[in-house]
Amino acid sequence: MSVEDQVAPPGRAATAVEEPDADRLDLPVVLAALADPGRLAIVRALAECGEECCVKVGEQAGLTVGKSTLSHHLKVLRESGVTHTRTQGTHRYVSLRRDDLDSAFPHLLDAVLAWRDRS
Amino acid sequence: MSVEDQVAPPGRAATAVEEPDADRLDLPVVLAALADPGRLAIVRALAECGEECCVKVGEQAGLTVGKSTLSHHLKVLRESGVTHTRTQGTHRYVSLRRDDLDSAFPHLLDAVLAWRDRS
DNA sequence: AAGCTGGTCCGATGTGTGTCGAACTATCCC
DNA sequence: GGGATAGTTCGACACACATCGGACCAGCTT
Repeated sequence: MSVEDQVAPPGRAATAVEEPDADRLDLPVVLAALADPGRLAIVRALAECGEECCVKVGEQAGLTVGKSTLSHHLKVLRESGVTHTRTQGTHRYVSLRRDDLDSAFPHLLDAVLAWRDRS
Repeated sequence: MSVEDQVAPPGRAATAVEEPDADRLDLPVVLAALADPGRLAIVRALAECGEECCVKVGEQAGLTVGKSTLSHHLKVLRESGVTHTRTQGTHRYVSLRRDDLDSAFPHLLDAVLAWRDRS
């Protein structure tokens, strides 16, 4: 019952991108996802731009990487359970899974977001 | 023949193990240090055994790795600023740098330690 | 329909990391 | 002194990962 639709049946299911269930979040995996400076910047940008944000968050985060690299980072964040991705047409809207993260690891996201890099 | 006049002045300096200053802790580095399950187990064991703990924390943490691997993990934790290491004789006592971590990343350590793995 | 375009996937590549055993260092104890 | 012992360091190895360009696929747009 955990996995409703396995591999996108021909029916609807359009927006199904694999994301772990809220009760299956793994701390080491999440920490590893957040340990990359680029991904951390993305998460921070997502937190700042409110509810939902288009993939251009890469630009907003000041990322200077190629398309495929950005896609890879978003995939890591998505599969670790940090972000949710909604597909609409050719666009993808990314958002932080704040509630799920807060319930699985209380205050973790706050602690991470509170950090300011003094370079 | 290896180290003629390298470092090691004839004086004291004994217990100097490299650890970053409290105001130089880097979040991605700390997160990466905590992202390894083995190191996370060590940190948890350190938190449970109070103030200071000998290196046998590896056993207490249930680590089944070799000496060199354990040494490596402790080095990563030390150099990331998560732990403090005090040398006494042939023994090394490891402790969490709770204060420094809490002041640099408030609630981060608490959030990490609060997590319980349901396997 | 035909093309454009946002985004993913695929290979390749260089770099980092976890693991080990063995060699080495330093300290303690008899 | 001469071991014995705690711990680090040194290759070495396999594997994972960040990065890239280009191929590919699916919706828009005209």
